[in-house]
Amino acid sequence: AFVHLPAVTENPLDQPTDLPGAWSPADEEAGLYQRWVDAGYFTADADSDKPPFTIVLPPPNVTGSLHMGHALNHTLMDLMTRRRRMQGYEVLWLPGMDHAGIATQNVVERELGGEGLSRHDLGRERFVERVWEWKAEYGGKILGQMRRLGDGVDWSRERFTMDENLSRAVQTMFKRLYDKELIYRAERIINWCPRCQTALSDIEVEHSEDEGELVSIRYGEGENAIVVATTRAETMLGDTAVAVHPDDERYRHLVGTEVELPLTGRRIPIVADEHVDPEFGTGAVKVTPAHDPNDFEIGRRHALPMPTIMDERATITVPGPFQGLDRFEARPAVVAALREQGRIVAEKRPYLHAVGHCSRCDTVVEPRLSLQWWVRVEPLARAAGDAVRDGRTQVHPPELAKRYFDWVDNLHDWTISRQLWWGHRIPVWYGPEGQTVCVGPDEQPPAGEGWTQDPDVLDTWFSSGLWPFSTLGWPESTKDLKKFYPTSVLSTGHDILFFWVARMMMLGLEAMDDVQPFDHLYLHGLIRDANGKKMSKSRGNGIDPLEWMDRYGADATRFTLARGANPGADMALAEEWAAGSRNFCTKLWNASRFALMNGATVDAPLPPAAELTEADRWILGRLAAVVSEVDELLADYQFAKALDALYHFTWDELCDWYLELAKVQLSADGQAGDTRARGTRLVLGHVLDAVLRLLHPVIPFITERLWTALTGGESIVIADWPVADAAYADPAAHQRVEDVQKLISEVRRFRSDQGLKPGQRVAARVSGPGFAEIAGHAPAVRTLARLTEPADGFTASATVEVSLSAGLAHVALDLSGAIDVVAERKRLQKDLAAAQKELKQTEAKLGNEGFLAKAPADVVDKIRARRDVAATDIDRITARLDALPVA
RNA sequence: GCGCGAUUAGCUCAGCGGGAGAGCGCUACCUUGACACGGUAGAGGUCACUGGUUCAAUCCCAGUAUCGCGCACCA
Repeated sequence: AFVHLPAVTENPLDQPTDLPGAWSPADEEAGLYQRWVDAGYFTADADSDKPPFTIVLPPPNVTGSLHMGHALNHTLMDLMTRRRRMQGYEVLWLPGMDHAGIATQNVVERELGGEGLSRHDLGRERFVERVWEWKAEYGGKILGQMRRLGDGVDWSRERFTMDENLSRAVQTMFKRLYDKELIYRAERIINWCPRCQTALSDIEVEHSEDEGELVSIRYGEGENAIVVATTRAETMLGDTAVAVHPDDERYRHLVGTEVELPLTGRRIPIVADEHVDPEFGTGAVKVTPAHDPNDFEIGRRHALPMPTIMDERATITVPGPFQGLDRFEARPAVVAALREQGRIVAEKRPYLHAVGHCSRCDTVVEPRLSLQWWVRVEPLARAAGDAVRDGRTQVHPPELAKRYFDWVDNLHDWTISRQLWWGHRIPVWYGPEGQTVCVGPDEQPPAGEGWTQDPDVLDTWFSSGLWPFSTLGWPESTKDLKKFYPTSVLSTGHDILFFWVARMMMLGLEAMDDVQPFDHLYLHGLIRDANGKKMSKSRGNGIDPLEWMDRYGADATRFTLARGANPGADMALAEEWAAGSRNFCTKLWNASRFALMNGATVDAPLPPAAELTEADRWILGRLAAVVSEVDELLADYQFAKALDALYHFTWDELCDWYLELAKVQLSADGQAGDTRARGTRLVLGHVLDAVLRLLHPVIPFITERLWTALTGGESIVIADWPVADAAYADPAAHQRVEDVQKLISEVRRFRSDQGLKPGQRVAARVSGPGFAEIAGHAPAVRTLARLTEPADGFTASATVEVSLSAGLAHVALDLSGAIDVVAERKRLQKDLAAAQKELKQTEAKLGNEGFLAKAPADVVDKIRARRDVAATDIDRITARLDALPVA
């Protein structure tokens, strides 16, 4: 049953290759990227007949630099766009930056502070000039870093939210909403950051559980006394009422009366209001309408005065002993003064309660009555919800749609004015007699004495909310807008679902007549450290993607990130992950080098199946299956799983098995061997070609280098995406190759257990009905299991038996001496235990009436087959154990 | 407080109504002619807990515990 195998000699097929011995990303990546850009591969053509595929880059802050979150999102967007380009789409990936109002202003103000200046020293105009200068000099660092990552963006279409055209879009949108009365100006309680000196929208406030001190204060005297509790004692200076629940028996007699407000000499009314929770505290609430959103509502309902007691810096403005004190100085001072008067009834400390902080600078936000511009979101939010509900925009993963609905369906109006200088100025002018005129982009502001423009600028998210269409030329009906809108996918972290995504939906549907800004929304998770902790500067556990790229290359960095990207799920990262990816790149490099040295080629079509070996047909069948699998997974945004499939196909199947089998084939001698070897070289070339193209979207650099070496093609960037071709799939060959693998693995296991050196060749005779079926693979079995042909007078000292699909295979080996009986007994006992467990489980099932009656037939058959194999294995192994000499 | 999600190998995570998986780490042997950033063979898990549904539950349902996330005007 043994086929003759020639002696192993020098491999005559070794050929020189121009591939260096190792891939060195640092030397090659930048040059490859520049070549792609120069060739115009990333430049989209609005006149193309190809179907469009559009992604707009979530514009990074102009102050920003590349961090892991960007690296992840950019990798995924690059993966999607590169793949679509290969599939024949006209791809536009549009890059750009966000002016990032507060963030940028803060940076430049800090710089000015270093020179001992404030923005007020420069004045508005010069300050804004200064910000532009800063932008020219330091802004957009991240764009350079994107080249490093390999982002295939269309640089000819780079945009900035403060570009003239984008500013026109902002002004157009503002005017449009103003005219529809969806933008209005009103005095309300807003979140005020005393440090940034501006209003903030609700989502720019982050709540955290802070320790406070809940003090109870007695207002009034004697019969009329009423006790209220507060954590912000200083606000009592602005109290204009005490509120109780209308049904609260304890206070019913007091409603309508007045109490003395301590420290002020004022008398304030006691009012009844549904808002008060009688169960909480004393059931009586102090009311400060100008400094608390609830109190503001109570104040409105009861027509209370609303005195403001603090200025923009949150210092007390009420005349008296507290005037000029900061709010946090005033708080204990007020408590002390009250205590002196015997007004403090109880203090509870520490008291944990939610306190709002500025998301920019972490300063405690002060609720404050203020005149601001607002967007009436109700109709916009309804449309935004509907677009997702009716599937115009699909959310991946779908679970996150619920969070989107919760927000969009419960929105408060959006404060869009900011008391900043850097940003889009509100296009409204106020006349000398109180007139208000909203000025469109092509209109002249009103002329004449006394007209002034609103000093405020717009929330930075107002302009980024227009990004998917303002970047394409809106409000003009440009060729780009017609070709590339709506965009195909919006990819971003779930942390800016509300800030940005929902705003794009609201403004996009309004501007583009109910056409959604993107067909698919992909939300990736946040990056965490190896222990699942959030990365942060204060923790010092951040990982810099640029360092990874320096050490492991852009490809390895990208591969690591994409391989961890499960939709919506946060991912943990550690440096070992990047090393693993680098190892994969090295593996791919070496496998390709091996293939090229052995004449792998794509210079001819694949020969007919009949001229190929079973191993060839097996790998081609597996390739087709993997292509299908990857296509399906990517269509479902399952990046991690798609890459996992490619990783294992490349490493486990192509490298560990096919290349090893091919080595045997390629070193085969004789006429038949040459024909087969030619086929194998073509298969090798074709499979490698396909693998490189499949991997290109995620590891673009190394695949470009290898693919051009293999094929001589211009660039893999413009190569076709592989199509699953099951023409060579051959289930019988597949089964036989798996049997070969199993046989080899079992012999290796035996050898390992017997302590044989890996390189040591052992004479062996292979036989049995199972082996007869795969006898054609004898050379591979012998080479990979390190067996030699038995000589005359061969005597086996041990036998390995393996259950293969067509029956048992026996490998009788001559170990030239006694075998390690202890090890062999251990091995057999382990196999026996496994078989016994299997038999027990399968018989339990097959003895169950309910199972036989209700389980599907194929399941029953499978269990039966397993039971039979287990039963024969037990007999066989038992016999072998009995035959083993006692140690 | 409300909502959502998680709990599987030492770590980080996939998976799934019928035989427990990956990467890294760990053990042993090996500089075998692409690769030591490698090869081969291994060790390691009552799939959080308690009930329920089912012929069958790691998987579905309910509850409990712990952790995480989102939202939130209870003074």
